[in-house]
Amino acid sequence: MELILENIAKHVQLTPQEQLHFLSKTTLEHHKAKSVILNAGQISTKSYFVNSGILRSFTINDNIVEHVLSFSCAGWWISDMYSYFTQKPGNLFIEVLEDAEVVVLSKENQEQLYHDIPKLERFFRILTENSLVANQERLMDNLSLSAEERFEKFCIKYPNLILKVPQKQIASFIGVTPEFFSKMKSKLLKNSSQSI
Amino acid sequence: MELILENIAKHVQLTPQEQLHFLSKTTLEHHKAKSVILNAGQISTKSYFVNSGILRSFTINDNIVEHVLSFSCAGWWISDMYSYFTQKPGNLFIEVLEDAEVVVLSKENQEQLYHDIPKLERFFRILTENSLVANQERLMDNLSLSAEERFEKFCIKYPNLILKVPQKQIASFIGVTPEFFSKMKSKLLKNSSQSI
DNA sequence: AAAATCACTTAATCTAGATTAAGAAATGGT
DNA sequence: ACCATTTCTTAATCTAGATTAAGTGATTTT
Repeated sequence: MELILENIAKHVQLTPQEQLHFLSKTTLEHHKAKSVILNAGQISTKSYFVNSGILRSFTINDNIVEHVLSFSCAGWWISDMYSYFTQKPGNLFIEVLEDAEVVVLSKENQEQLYHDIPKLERFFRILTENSLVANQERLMDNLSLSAEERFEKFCIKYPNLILKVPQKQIASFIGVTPEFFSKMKSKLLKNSSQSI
Repeated sequence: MELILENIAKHVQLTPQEQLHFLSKTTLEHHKAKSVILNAGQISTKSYFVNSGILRSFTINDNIVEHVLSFSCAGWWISDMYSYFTQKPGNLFIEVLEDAEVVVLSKENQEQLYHDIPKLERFFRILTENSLVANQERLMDNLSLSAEERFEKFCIKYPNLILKVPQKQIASFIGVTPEFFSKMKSKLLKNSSQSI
């Protein structure tokens, strides 16, 4: 069964017809690693649900420093929410890190679906609520935890990403420089080998 | 007209009957400054819309350090979203900073309203989307801006709070110690008087 | 109105993490 | 297989902001 339908079924019950209608409003896309599927400055007209692969969203400050906002792998959504919701140019890039298959939902079709299947309002409301709560926790973590503690939390929350995503991007996600991250990592490895 | 109805009207159109039904599911509460209307460890069963006054939500780390998550004044909602959505004990306190009148919506009644007036799913979805976008921006600001830049943004975004809210709480909100905030402020004042 | 508590300031010292720089290791393209 | 680019590491130096501590003024409590 389609991963995205399983996902919806966790929060609202669609009839088989509704499921088909939902799918008819989406398209499948395949993207190679390193392709950038959204650029800063563009209006984001699409929202992506990841079937397989890994993507990330990030900004670039003063044309130099990247800041990773999110990673998404199978079962997660990714988009520039600001731009997608407001239909104004955003400042996020979305890049494929590992060859990916994504379900694409256009803004237009999403609005159409809200009209055709009002239950989907509920589904996307709950989805957004969950994102908001996760985001608030991350914000508070950034205000109250040390880099080491944030890294520990990252390892617990995204165990599968640790080996798949370039280390400098994990550094950026938790809010430290790649150099400091490397230093911190080797310190952690030293400590854990001591304790054996 | 009720502030909360104006607020809803910005996103969805309710009939006069629906408006009355909505209001019938809410209650009004008045709270004095300094009262704590939600404690960490409790399950949050209510969501508050502020008619007047100021409130804040915050956590306390290791029983010592406070971290302000949000301020809310007239026209804003406030709650421990994690606890309210999941109905598990949260770790936020909600405190009244300035005598407040709030519209109270219980979790129960909110679910009832989703059933009675499905349009409200849409309203709360949009509300949550807007919070999420604002929260993501704040997160990225914390990762990429200096304390001074974050303070400038705060002044632009919440000009009315600067004089009303204790300075140490603004410090906490932007993520610095009260001591550093004080130092930064006097530096900014010195610089701006030089430039006259 | 005194006493106690709280909010803010100032200044000295300290440190987590940034910056700079250079080399080593991995990855990728032809 | 080779060269180029990117990623990671290490180490020295630097700094934004934390910590500690002491003092001042404002507010609240009794």
